[in-house]
Amino acid sequence: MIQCPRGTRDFLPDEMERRRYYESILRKTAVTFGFREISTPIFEETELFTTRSGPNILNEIYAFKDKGDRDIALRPELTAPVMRMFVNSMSNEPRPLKLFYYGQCFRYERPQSGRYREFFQFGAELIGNANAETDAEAIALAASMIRALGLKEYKIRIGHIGVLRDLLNNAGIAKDRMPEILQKLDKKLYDEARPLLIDMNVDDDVIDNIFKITETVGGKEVLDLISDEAAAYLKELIDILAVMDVNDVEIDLGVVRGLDYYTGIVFEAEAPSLGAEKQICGGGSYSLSELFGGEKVFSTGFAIGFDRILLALEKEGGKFENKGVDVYVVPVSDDVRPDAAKIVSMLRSNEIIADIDIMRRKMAKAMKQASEVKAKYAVIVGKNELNENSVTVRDMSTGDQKMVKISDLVRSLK
RNA sequence: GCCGGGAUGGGGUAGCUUGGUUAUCCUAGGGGACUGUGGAUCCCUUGACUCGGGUUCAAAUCUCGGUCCCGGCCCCA
Repeated sequence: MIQCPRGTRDFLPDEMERRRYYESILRKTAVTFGFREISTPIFEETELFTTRSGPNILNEIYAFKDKGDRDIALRPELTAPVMRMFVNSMSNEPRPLKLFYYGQCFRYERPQSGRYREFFQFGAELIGNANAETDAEAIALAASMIRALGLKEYKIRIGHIGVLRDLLNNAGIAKDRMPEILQKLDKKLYDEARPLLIDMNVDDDVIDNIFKITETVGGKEVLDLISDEAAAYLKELIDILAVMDVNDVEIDLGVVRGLDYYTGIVFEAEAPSLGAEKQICGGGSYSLSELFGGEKVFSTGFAIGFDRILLALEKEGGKFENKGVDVYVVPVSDDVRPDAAKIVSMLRSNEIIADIDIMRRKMAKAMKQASEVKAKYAVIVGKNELNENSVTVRDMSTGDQKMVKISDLVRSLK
């Protein structure tokens, strides 16, 4: 038997209906914020991703030569494609651009809970300016989406890449050595970071201060301990978010990103119920367009791990009820099937979701099927009714039945 | 890539330690009984040992390897 490739999934109708429902909530929320949906190719030139993330990602993406000897990669994320699209086709559009996307991404990684090789991201990019309003808009959208989905247990943490960068800069650390330090700090591996810093001639008390800053977590009052531009910026951001009724965020200066193009705030959301892969959203402000040949433009964006957030919702016990059809048409005998077909067709053209027995089942089995497909009503078509230009309408939840003229049927069902 | 645990009809399972008749039970699918009314009952029926090699008279069971799944590590743009 042929199975799904490692790390991929089939989605059956019940699951697909559930996914579409939650997708629609995310889309609706983004549209409410004035964002507009875009779509980019599933595969891109490999260079797009190595330009953004460095040559090492080749080990973790699906990259190959196509028949024209082009280097192609399945997209592992969507920020780079969106910025490519911006540079190619949207650089003269009025700013800000507020774009969102939903689609699958591919990474060649070992699958585990909440991590697949084909997974779905819902994200947004706000292109135009580097200011607190822009960042607030992005974070508020992310928070609103998480809330709108109905997730109860989650945590949003906001940091600023500038705080640590300035500290490291002032400590005399060269720019090209920063990533390795930041990587250790991100994971709070102080025992490994200290020798590196000592090796770079950083004083002990400066090191202690750097470590202390990465431990800074809490409300905006924790920023009082720091007096620099980044801290002031974060205060401004938190104030705007509070006005927008986004209060469930905390400052965490230990949220760090190693890559150069991050320019300011960074934020993450996690669902504690998920275990090892608990991050459900990640984002920040960045400057990428110049890497793809465009002018330098500041952006803020984020991506939500759709599969993970659905997993978290499931763990919280959120039940999703699949919808059934409105009407199931039941022919009583074979000789009335043409009449039944005519009736189901009439219902459908009036936008009533209607199904009909096509298995040539006997009436009792057809009734069973009607409850199987969760029909609200069974429309029973038989000789007795047809003689009076009528059908019997049965309410499947109560069992109440009544005769209805065919000419009144649509109205009686609406 | 590393460590560990798994895989038995569509779904859920028993059997595996100690190899031995026709692989257990529940559920689901198709048909029927109840000759024009669903969720019930009964009958018939469909359908599985993850794949490949090895040991053996004999393998679901022991053994080696592959594949996939699960938990964790690495990574997480």
